[in-house]
Amino acid sequence: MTGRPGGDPVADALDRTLLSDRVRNALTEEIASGHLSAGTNLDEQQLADRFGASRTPVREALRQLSVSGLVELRPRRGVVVTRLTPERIMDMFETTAEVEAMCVRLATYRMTPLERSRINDLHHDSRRLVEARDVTAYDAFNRSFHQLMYRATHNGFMAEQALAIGSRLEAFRRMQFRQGDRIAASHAEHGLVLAAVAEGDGDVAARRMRAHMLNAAGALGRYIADAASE
Amino acid sequence: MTGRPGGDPVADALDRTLLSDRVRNALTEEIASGHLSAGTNLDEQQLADRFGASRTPVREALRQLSVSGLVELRPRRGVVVTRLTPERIMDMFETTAEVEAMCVRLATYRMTPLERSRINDLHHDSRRLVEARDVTAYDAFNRSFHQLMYRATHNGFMAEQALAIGSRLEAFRRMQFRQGDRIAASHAEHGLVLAAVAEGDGDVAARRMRAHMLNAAGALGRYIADAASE
DNA sequence: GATGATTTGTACGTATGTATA
DNA sequence: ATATACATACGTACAAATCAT
Repeated sequence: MTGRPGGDPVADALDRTLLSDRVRNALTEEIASGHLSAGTNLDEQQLADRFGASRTPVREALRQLSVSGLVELRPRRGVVVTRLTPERIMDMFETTAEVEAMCVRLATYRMTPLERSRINDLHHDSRRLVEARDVTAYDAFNRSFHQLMYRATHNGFMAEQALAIGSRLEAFRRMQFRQGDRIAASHAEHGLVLAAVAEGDGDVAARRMRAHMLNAAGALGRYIADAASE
Repeated sequence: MTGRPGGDPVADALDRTLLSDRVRNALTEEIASGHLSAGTNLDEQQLADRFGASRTPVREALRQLSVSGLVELRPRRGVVVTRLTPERIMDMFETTAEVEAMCVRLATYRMTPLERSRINDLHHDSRRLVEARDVTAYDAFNRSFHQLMYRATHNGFMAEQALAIGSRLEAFRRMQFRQGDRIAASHAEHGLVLAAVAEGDGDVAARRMRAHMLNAAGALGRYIADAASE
């Protein structure tokens, strides 16, 4: 996800120069948001028509998406949105949890005072979203929170990898907040992580972040189970 | 890198199915091996001629390589093999070190007895490569060692991510073994990691693996410095 | 199981934007 | 600074394979 908020200069620049990038960004967004569900067949000509382009840039975009694993290329048999098994989703959550923990640990040691205060401010501001039970707004805040942590590692490569891995769970992350009082729990867990960060204890911060992510996975699992039983 | 040796059934199968895959695999190999050095301009027509294909599959391959970061796309200005700054290389090493540590930690808890004995056997067999100072063979062993650890996490997604990230340093990893007595040191460090694994202490194993990787980065740094001063 | 329709894979042509003289 | 040369980006055409009937 290239920082969503409209008017992103990077995305705009890409949009203006390469049609295939525009198609790729659009498809990434639609897959991550769940608007394009797993298993959906992606017809090249159809997509080309939809984007007012020819098949060439569409093909290039699909090839790129296959590298990050969002779609699956079946030679001469078409492209489908990657269908995830429950095991695979859990594997992805676990990996994300470990990656987040690793980032927070480094961030704890390297964060500048300004970065620390920015994240703390963001966290405290988010309290009103919790009280308002605004799922959409809280989800947006949550993404910012995690992305600020990535950057605070002061390791550009790591931040990129974390973002790339995390983005593949985006569609699922959002869902968790519909479960029970998960928003409030999430906010509290963020607070625990930040407390460890404030004390400069990277290992504790990492453990708490890992637990936070696994709690999110658990909430998602319950939400899916609930939805299925109705 | 899909097993090089000629007459590879996998590569042959790919050959028959997708030209762009063949081009991509070949270029990946050449970039990772350093045969195609950083900053090299990749001319589409030239590559097409070389592979006996048209520009279309070559373009698709280049687009894919850009996603994994091996090449850089400069819209309408061509494609170049990614030129890495020293800071970026260090960022990549640090990330790899953290990822390896994370894998070993999980692997310690989840590895089956069979997997454990396989890795131990491999480690002990590698002693003769150390004594023979066979850089090429030791490098191959080293890759197997790390890949077995990825698999032992019993998390397919994590293993894939670790492999993808690690592969981007392949060209540099190899170089380190030319520095001083790095092979012997590497072997000893592997032994320390395995000792912690044997005791079931994932956190210690992770710390030792992280140190092992950072030592490798240090050796590489010294090797580059030595080479530059001559 | 064979045939036709559909869709993918590859080739090629053209226009536009970038670099160079 | 302008023009020329050139490589890329995209579109279109055709071949081959898959799938539906």
